[in-house]
Amino acid sequence: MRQLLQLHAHLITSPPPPDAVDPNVVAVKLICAAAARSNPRHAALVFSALSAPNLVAWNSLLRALSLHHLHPVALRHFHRLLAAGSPLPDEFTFTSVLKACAGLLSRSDGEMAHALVLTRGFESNLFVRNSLVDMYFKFGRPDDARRLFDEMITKDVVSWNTLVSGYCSCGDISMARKVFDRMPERSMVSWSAMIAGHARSGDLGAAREVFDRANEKSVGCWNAMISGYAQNEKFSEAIALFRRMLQIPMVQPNEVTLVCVLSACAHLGALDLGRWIDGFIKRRAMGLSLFLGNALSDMYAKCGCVAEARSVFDKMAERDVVSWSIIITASAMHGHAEDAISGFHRMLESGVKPNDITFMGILSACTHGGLVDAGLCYFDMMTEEFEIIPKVEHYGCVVDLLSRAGRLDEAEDLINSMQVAPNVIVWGALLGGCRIYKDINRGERVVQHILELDPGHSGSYVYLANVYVSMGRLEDAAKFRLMMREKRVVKTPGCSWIEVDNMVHEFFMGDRSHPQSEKIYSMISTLSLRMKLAGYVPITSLVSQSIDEEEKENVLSMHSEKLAVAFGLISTKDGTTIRVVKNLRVCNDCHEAMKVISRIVSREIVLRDRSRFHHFKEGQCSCKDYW
DNA sequence: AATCTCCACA
Repeated sequence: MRQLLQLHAHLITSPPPPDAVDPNVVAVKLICAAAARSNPRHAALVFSALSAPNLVAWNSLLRALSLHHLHPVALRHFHRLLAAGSPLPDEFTFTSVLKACAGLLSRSDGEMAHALVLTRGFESNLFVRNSLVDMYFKFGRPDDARRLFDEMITKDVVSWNTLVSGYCSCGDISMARKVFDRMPERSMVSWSAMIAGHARSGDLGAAREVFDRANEKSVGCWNAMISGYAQNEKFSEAIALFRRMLQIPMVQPNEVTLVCVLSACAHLGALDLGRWIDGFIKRRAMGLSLFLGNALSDMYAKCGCVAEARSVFDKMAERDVVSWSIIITASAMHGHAEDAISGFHRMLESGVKPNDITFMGILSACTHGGLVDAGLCYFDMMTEEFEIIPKVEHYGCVVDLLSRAGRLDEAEDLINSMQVAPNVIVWGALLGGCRIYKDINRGERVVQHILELDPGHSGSYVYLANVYVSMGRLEDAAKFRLMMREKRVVKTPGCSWIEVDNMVHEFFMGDRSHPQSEKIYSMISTLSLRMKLAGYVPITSLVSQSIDEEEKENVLSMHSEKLAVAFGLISTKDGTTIRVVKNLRVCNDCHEAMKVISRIVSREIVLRDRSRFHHFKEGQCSCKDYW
């Protein structure tokens, strides 16, 4: 590295002696080295020092840029090359440029480059032709791509792979499969592409069938299958496959593998495995690239370790909008609204431009922190200063912000003024406000909107039934429960996970399928008794009325998060922090119960629910009961 | 030249 820098300095400062080597030769070496070190910006720097770059220098630069997805920069340089008039681009130039056009979906540049390819007579070059086929697939023009493919006189395996992955990216999986089944020869890339294609279309069975048939699987095949599981929310399967991969010495996980698995860990809250991967990265001295650093930092954040998430973020050599969004969202999820806000401003200072997802983070930070006016202010900043068109998600967040604070009129006005059609989630956020502030008239109106959009919305039926019960209108409540049954409204089953000894255990409400079920339930009885002695009273008001009080308590005590915590208590050492992830929002009763449990067993309980973290410690929750 | 990767409301 130091040698390279010295060479570079030498190249810039000293004019070449009369019969010294051509500066282009030195520059090309440096550019290629920079590209190999994944440092395309350095390549561009070296190139800019050249006073008269030759074609090889141009081509190395364009290759370095397009290889590392700096497509806009590559195209800018291509335009500069054309404007200069010389040297004339050759087949290598076009290969890089077509890749950049495909990556950027820059149709006009792509067609211009295609026309130049024809006038310069490079259309029969295999590399150029393959790139053209790929580009037209990326442009969503499979018929043009196919025509170019069919016209090719010689085709190699790359041409066929381009066809397979092209049809996959256009969503025509059956055509891709037809090509895959008939292609004259297959490389590892063919198998990976087909696995990924099936997985992206959601057909994991077909993906797995192709995966199992590939004998000598490359890392790419493993990655395609692991990421397929992760993308389809089969996180446990992704992790299980990763464990199998580790047992095969022929294949070693690479950065892509680790990023996929870290994402699965983040979703499941599998901190042990996440930590193990962190150690693996350190042992291999892999260095934190943007992808890897982001995935690692997000894993720690989603597993409840904000400090570790931050320390990964601090160690990263480069940070992009994703890195900052992760840190901001992490602060939001843990209820540290001030940290989220200060992070956001540091991000602006460092010159990274926020995107729609960053604003989701900052808005949800304000929501969870109850910072209503600040939230509204950031919402304005997003639309006016950064000209980001708010999506329905952003409206959902702001409606939630206003509704929780009891500003229901403003929330409803906002929904009525939306540019996009409100969805169930937006109305649901307002319904939540109606529930908290007991605004029954508005609630009925909101439920009508929701049921129009989703006649099977269980939350609406539960809400109305509870409202009617609380008003003493028991017949109406019964009518609604009947309607629920008739329309076969199903509530999403509550589900919680806990990781113990590197294994993720899953619990549904009332679940008795766990091998240690008996121990778990006896732990729950013991806890219930101790909790009552400690003065805890179950909040039974949200349980359906048709059963008696004692039965209600039983229903509550079988909520999935309680099962997971009970299992954590019997299977971990005294004093260990219990970490549980839940798919839905934690219910009121469980929230109170967790506070008491954390006190009587002297354990910290970290519970991640659908929208945020709750840290229970010594009878208190970090959310300060605002959630 | 072709495959696989990170962040989001309820």
